[in-house]
Amino acid sequence: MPGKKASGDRRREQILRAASRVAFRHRVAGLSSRAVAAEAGVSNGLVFFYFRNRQALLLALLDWLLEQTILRHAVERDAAPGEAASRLAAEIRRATEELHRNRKRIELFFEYWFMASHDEVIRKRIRSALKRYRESYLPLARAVVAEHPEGHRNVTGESLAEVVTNFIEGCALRVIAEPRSFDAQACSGAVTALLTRQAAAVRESATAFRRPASRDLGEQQSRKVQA
Amino acid sequence: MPGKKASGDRRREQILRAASRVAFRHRVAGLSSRAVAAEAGVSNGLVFFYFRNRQALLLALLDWLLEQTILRHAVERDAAPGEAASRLAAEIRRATEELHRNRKRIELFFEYWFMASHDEVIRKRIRSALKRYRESYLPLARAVVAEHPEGHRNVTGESLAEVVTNFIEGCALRVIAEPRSFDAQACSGAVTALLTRQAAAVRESATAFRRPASRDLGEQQSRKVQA
DNA sequence: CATTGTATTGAGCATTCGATCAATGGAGGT
DNA sequence: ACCTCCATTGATCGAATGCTCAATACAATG
Repeated sequence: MPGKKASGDRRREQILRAASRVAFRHRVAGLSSRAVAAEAGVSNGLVFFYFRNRQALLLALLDWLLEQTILRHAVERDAAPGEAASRLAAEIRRATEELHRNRKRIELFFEYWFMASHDEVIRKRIRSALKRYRESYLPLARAVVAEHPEGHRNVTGESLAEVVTNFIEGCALRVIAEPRSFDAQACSGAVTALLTRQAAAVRESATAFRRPASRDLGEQQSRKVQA
Repeated sequence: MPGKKASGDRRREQILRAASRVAFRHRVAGLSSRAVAAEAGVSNGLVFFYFRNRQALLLALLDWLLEQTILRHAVERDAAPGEAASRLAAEIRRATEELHRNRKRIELFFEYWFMASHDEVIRKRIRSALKRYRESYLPLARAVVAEHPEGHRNVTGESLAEVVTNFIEGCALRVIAEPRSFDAQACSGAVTALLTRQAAAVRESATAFRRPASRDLGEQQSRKVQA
């Protein structure tokens, strides 16, 4: 029975949320106008009233997704104390541990990722989101490189940030393929070891020679060697 | 004009290859029986003669894909000389540099990866392929941990292998999203630094205290790395 | 040449989907 | 009470798709 029921914006959002639920269940391929309409409790014609076509609905859903998942994420650059390497490691731990909780959204996000190669608009948005994501790790990554330059020859903040984000995204893939068997603890633990090894190694080898361990000392010494 | 033209196996493979070409161009969603038939130059009915249904065709294509991409890959465990860490780093470099060349196949593989969450058969095959892939890095990863136990507390061969494969898969994702801007050199360079830092740090800090590097991992290697 | 088996065809069916649109009803203004 | 928007409906169209099947042509066999 036709008639004015809800004000425009509410309906639009209602349909969008319904679309997200359908996509969570049946992937993007299952996002038919009828399925979305049914989920939202409206007629399929109304979907096209609020979204010009399917593509527009998909893009609106992508925007909602990016807003919810990636864009909200911001690596705190000043909060935690301690060595930059440990802070970066802690950040990675946090990110990998979040993956399981967000896996439905991430899975959907990846679907768009692969649609990007055949759709220019999606490609643009995905790329800019990824760029922003990488850049959120950049300050910390630069701090890590600056902290131990001798352990990071040929490593720039950019390349380290890329390594970190690629790793996290790889973990995200893994979580989607095997949600149960993925061990975020072990994984981020190994990465922590790799990242913080430099300082530890310097300390250890210093104490091994019965000299007080000090990060500053270690750096000074190695610079001496380089010269 | 109907009639016997080619012997069974040849035709089957011909159709499968056509399917792969179609999938490369139009993704799995574009894999309609008619599109495949047209690409193979046969009638759409013939597709169903050789493959019971679309699903069977998809699975055959997945098998072909796995055979071509992942299963053929084997990390040589005995070939390269030198420290395990450098060997692992070299292996990672090789893998990341291959990505761009194989990106079409990888992209398709990832599509199946995401179909896996809604299809049990696909899920099984993807998981076993991933497991095999991870295990191919296991011997080397174990050697790395054994080489410097003090720098790998709480790190097992398994967790290191997982970190490595997750990273490589993250790089694969990146290559698909941005084939041109991905810098495999910089990326694997940074990983190499992270992996081989332990030995370098120990060496440096040792020489800084005017003592020869007592570790058996050898000074020959260090010259190679530093050069 | 006749027969048999099978590879091959293409029309056809049922279904689904994106999209359109005339019809309708409800809310708000006058 | 009447009118005017416009949100809403659902029937409908055309296209695409998975799949079936009777018809057919070719190779092999006798």
